[in-house]
Amino acid sequence: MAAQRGPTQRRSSARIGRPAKDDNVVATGERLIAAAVDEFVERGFSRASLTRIAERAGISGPAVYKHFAGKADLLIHAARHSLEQTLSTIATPSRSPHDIARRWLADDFAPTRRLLLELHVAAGRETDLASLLTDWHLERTAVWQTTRADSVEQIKVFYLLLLGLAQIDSLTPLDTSPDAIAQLVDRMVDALFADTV
Amino acid sequence: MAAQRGPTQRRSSARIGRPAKDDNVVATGERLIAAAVDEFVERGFSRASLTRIAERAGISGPAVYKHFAGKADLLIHAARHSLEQTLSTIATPSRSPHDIARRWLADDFAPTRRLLLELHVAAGRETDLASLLTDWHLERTAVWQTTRADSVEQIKVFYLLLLGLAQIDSLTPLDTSPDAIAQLVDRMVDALFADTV
DNA sequence: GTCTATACATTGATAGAC
DNA sequence: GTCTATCAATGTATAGAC
Repeated sequence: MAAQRGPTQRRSSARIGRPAKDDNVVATGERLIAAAVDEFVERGFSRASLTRIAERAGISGPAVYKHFAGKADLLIHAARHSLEQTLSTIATPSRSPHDIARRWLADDFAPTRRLLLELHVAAGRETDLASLLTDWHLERTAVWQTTRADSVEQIKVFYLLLLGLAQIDSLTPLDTSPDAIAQLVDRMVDALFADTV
Repeated sequence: MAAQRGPTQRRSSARIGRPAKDDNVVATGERLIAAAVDEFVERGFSRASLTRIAERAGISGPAVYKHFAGKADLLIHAARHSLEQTLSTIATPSRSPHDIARRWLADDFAPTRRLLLELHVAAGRETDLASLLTDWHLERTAVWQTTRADSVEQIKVFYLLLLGLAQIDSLTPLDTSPDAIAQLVDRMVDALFADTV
């Protein structure tokens, strides 16, 4: 998640002068958000520490308050940002449920799985986060239904399935074949969307 | 979860004398474990506070150390106890996957859903809890396979599905019909276990 | 905008009286 | 076994120098 930061936002307007000091440097606010997202993956939303996030971003402690109103503010901004990031990489409109499920289970999505799981579990306690996720789901459901004629129940169950599959890494008691699991998931997705045209 | 405490363990051996002082009182150790489980449901495993658990159990703070070696010890005992409790109420051998899924989604299982979810998510960070869950799953899988001829992959995916469904309460953006959801889940379970004799 | 110093709350744990 | 101090560590936040 932290690897895919966007290009530098601001560009030096000076054409002449020394070689644009703010070029290879990401703005502190964005670095803080990226650091917060990393912290979510590692320690979860509700155990994230403001001090640790600040140090991760290269500044130390109280300097955060020059960029955000406080811990809650930073955390909610980071959560919103990570949600936008996530859906842009996964749930693009033209993708089928099968494709989404496959990508979701790919190895390189492990941090994203963890992130979304942490956010949802934490939402059970943090009301700000809960309403953020609610809005997100409302929006995603609406977008989904512009492409496919699925019921809200189908979409919801599909989403819950993905959340369950997000824990596939945590639980490895026995040797299981990833291919076999992917095949079973495919079957279930077929059954879930069976009556859709 | 806290409502279903067992009967009092120790019984006064005195036949004559005053009316058995330890009769209506649950042993402190057991009360602590029940309180810890309640705390898991409310705040999660890794945010559980020893002091709060103690107060919930009617004693205060340091007295916990007369019953358990410390916070980690109490928490792991409570986690183990709650797992045994959970499987005895849900995954009885003779029950079909459909029945298990239905019961799992029943209203009165909301705290149990939350509990198991919290334990699994926390297991991503707490190694003691992770190995406890691993053992539990190994055992449950072995028991399961004495009754049905499902593959380990089928059992695992079923378990992941249940974990996903555990978040059905957190996410209620739109009005969804519980019956319609149960029906979809039934379909998916059918598809998952399709090739089983 | 970033730092150091500091205030204040919460929490896990120990010591010792009863 | 339970209590009342008490300590050390962590974590959020403010104040003020630079």
